[in-house]
Amino acid sequence: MVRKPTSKETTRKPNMREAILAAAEELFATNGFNAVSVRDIAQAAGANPGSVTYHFKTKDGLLLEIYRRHCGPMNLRRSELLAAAKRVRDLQDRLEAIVRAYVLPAFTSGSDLAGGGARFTRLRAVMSAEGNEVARKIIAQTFDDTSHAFIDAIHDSLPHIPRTDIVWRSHFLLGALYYSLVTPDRVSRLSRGEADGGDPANAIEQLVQATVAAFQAPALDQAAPARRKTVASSKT
Amino acid sequence: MVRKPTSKETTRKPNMREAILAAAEELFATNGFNAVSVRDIAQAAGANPGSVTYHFKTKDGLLLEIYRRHCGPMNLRRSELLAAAKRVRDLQDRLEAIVRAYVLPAFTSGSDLAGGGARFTRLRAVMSAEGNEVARKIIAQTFDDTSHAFIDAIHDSLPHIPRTDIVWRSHFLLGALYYSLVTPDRVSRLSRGEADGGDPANAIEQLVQATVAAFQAPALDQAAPARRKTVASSKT
DNA sequence: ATGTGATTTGTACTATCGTACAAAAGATCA
DNA sequence: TGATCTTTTGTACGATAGTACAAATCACAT
Repeated sequence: MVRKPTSKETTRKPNMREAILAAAEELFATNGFNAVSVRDIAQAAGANPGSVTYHFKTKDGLLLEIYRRHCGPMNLRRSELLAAAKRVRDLQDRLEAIVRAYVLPAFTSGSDLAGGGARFTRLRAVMSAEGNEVARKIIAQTFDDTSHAFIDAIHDSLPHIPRTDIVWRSHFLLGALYYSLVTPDRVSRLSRGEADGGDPANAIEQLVQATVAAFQAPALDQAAPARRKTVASSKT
Repeated sequence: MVRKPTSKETTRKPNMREAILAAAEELFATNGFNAVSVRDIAQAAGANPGSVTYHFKTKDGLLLEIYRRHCGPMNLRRSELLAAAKRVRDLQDRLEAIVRAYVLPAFTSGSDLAGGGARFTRLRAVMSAEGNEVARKIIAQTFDDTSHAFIDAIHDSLPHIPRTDIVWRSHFLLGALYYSLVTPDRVSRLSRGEADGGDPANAIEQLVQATVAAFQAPALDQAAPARRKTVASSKT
């Protein structure tokens, strides 16, 4: 009898489900949700359109599963890094460590599932921009806890800044983070090739430094109240 | 015979073309390009689907016209404000004025066509995230000049910061700006109602203050070279 | 009022969408 | 091997997409 080595090297894709997930992730992240058809995804994954329906029932179900797959590990990693960051004594160093703990898991390479990955972050950016319903629900109930934890930690290291200001600035951080992953080529273009917007290490360092400084800016209430409208007309 | 008052209060829309443009702008900005059908736009504008084809030929043509309509006036306004900002003597004040000159036209109310408007900026954010082809072409050839002008002006007021760093930070500024317009509700939610993310004046002040501080951060080359990886593991 | 050009309507065509479902193929184990 | 369950394929259906186009309607100069 010819011994079949259980399940190895058949014509069958070893894990079609994963291939579909990966293909969908990439396509959604670069083109948006509605611009990508189930057939596009199937073709990119080397699968049959019907296979997508079989594994994920609907297109929304596919997106949902992508989120489920990443949210847990990513938040876990962030929590670990945050916990370590909070143990840093020096306040300046601690703030930087906290920001880095927030940024790093969002940037780590796409092939690394456990770390979250830039691809998933870019996906989140696109879904957020498109106002995707499925994404909005998951985000609100999955990331808000983490966001609060980070805001609290930052607030602890910057006690003299009102919480409101910290919320705004962390909001800006997320926007900058998203945008860096969405259009990294713009950095390369504007710097006339002197900087590589696609280099994660570079982006992280730039983002962390800029953000730390932004957090350390004086509070708005007491900041330059007489300097308002130095130049701009009062339109609004 | 029933007298029809020549051309007053007829059933005909006074300017259907404008109505279609406005409706498309709003729908694209909130749902993305592909999620909105020509029929959706027509219905929102109180028009017939065929009317859209008549005025703009294709759906892409409609998007193109929206950009054409806004880019000119918005860049003009920015140039004016930038010119005024560059005349400010004090370097700190000048930097703030420059940033404000960049941010203000992007935020001014949507009904104000000449000023650009938040609606159009939100549209740009969404198109950028979706990687829309039409938008990308226009953006690159319309906004890059303005961006360079602002980067140069900022560099003049911060001579000790490398141009590369300034490019990165202005990139972050645009990302933060976009994100503030895309999901203002997130700010309200995270601040537990203490801040209104939808209030433009508030957003502008927060964004300007944070950004000015970010620009003023020490240059990356000389910034804390020994502090790297205080906490984070070296995954990448 | 009437003819003319501009605009709006109504409708239809083709392509593609998400999804369903039966049949085929592969895997698993008695 | 043959039965059974899981996965993949092929195909089809109804809905909706973008767009084209002829007919109807309007504004307006004559």
